[in-house]
Amino acid sequence: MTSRKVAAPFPSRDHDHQRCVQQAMQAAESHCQQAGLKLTALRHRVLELIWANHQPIGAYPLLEQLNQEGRKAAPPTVYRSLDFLLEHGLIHRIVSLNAFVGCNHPGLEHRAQFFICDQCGQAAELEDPEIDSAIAEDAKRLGFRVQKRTVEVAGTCAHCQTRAPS
Amino acid sequence: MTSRKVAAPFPSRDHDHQRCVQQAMQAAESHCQQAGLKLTALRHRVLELIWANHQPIGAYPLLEQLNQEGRKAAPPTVYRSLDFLLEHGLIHRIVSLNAFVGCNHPGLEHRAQFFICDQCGQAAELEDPEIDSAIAEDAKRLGFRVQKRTVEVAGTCAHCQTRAPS
DNA sequence: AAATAAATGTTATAGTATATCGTTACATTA
DNA sequence: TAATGTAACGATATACTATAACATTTATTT
Repeated sequence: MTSRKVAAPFPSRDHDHQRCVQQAMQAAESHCQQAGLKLTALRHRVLELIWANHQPIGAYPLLEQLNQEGRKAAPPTVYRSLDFLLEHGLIHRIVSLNAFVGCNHPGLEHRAQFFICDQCGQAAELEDPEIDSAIAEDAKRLGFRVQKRTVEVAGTCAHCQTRAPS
Repeated sequence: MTSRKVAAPFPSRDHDHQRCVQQAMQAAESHCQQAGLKLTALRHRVLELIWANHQPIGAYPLLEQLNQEGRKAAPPTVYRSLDFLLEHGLIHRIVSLNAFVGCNHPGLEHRAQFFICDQCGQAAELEDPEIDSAIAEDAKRLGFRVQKRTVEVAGTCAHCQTRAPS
């Protein structure tokens, strides 16, 4: 029970958004540098837009934003960038939302769980080894070889509970 | 550690498929009877097709099968039936596959986890309280009110590991 | 510079899901 | 039995999500 659990909890309402994005971009840049990955202008911009949104965002809204900036992008353009970013752990895909969100620890193991608020759309990224080991035990019992874990919990975050009680 | 864990593990290759479906349909019928739900001919048939497929199946393949039977159904037809079946716990939706699968215990709590084989497409439904309580603890720590859990593990089932080693 | 590979542009289309409105079937009540 | 209401289903259109296929541009290597 000494292990890290909260990879990226719900951010406070008044945190410095800009700085958040800058830090994430710097982390991404240095990671790509070290790993010899080409974070092209397009990929860089897509990642930046995802971070700036600061909650899971779909491919088509991203596409809109790109096109508002003068680019004439089509779906494959953005999906290819998303694929690159996914492949190298710079973003996560939230399957229950068909949306994408920045990852805080590029390069590290990806066994994240997501807690997603229905009200505000914010997603908290956790890395709870308890969940992970429970899954691993079940897999062992089934003789199942695990390749990808998807754990997404929908509900209401603490902040939204105080604002919009059920 | 005395609690039930396996709700519906991977079925053996030689089990009686037909009987499986019949049992599921009987369970569904009696559940609807008792709950005062209208399992109409269409809904009954959709559920039966899902069970007969015996692995997660998408809405459009279902639609095809319905239409091959002489019906002239459009997407809303099948989606409405799916919504009904989901709402009353007769089926589950696997978000990572955009597909639907029969549920073995209609009416009971729905906190299932799925182990899905990439090779054969079979999905095992588990109910592991360890996973559940780990999620609950995280939620508590975050002050998060949980509404829906999605736990889907992709990989290779025991049977397929022996046939197609990596 | 030429050859090659990687990234992006472009067009088309596949796959998944819902909005909207019309119709039918059935139950209730008058 | 006629009027009314409601739930289910039919039908059309469209929105949303994602990929296939091929052309062009850009970057890298030789």
